[in-house]
Amino acid sequence: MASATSFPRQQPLLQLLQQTDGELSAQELHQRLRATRHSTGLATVYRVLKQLQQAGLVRCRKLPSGEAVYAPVDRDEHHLTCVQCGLIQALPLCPISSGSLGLGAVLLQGFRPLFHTFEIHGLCSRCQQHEIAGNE
Amino acid sequence: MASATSFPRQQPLLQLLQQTDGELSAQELHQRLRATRHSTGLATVYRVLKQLQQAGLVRCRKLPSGEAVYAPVDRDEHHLTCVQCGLIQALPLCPISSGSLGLGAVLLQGFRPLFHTFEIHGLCSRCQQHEIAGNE
DNA sequence: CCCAAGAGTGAGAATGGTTGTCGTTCTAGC
DNA sequence: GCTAGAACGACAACCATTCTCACTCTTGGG
Repeated sequence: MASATSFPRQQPLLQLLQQTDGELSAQELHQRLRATRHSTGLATVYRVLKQLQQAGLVRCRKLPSGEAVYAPVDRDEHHLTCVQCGLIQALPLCPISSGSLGLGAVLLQGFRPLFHTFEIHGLCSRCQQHEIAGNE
Repeated sequence: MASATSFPRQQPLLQLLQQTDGELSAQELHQRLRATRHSTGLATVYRVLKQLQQAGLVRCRKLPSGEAVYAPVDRDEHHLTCVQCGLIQALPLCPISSGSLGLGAVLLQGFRPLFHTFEIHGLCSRCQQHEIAGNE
């Protein structure tokens, strides 16, 4: 049986995520761990991140650039992303916690939710201005 | 000035997306266009997809596998994704359209929304059963 | 204490979707 | 027809992620 202590790399990585504001990519986690006494191979960072994600401890989302960023699940933060310049702003709003959402078991059909992502994509104010300038 | 007709590749690609149920990856679009008289280079498929996205005509999301899939913006469909096996189920629910969400201009601070993504990640019923079996 | 079996690990190779490069082709204006 | 500039396609380059495989560590039995 797989006891919780079978994965000694989980703890330092999870702590690092919890101590850090914002989200970290696997590459960044790898870098930062190298600077501590918990240095870890990149492959293992990915393995552990998958374990933590499946255990419901860590959430993950993909940036437009293609890289994945991770944060503790209890962070209920979402984002605005500019489809032109890639700028990311925090979105002080969550469609789930803001109530009214009857995520009933009916809809989920046996699916056990661990975390959710909600993102709005559009144009930041700066890119809107460039757009106007370009059309005149 | 960039007139709308400057991009003759946009129309066939957009139509293909509209005619197709579900989402298509750039690679799939490329394949399918080759089969028509609108055959197009892969680089151009990516270029046009970016244009259509910035024009607010096409939405995009990243699968856990890393590939991006595209659909017309007016499709308001969201998904459940299994973090273990990658299974994707449709989620007959949208946190925005289901009302109550006062996405006021205040929150957006000049950001112009084009589309949004909402996804729930968790364990599908099959993977939950395997998990139980594995722990006993 | 020694040994064997199995799980965990790390370095580096392999993968694959996406983006960049650059010479060619097309279009618009003259 | 001619030129300038944009659009295009084939292919190379990129880079985050995954795979491979030999090595190490732990555990339990002898």
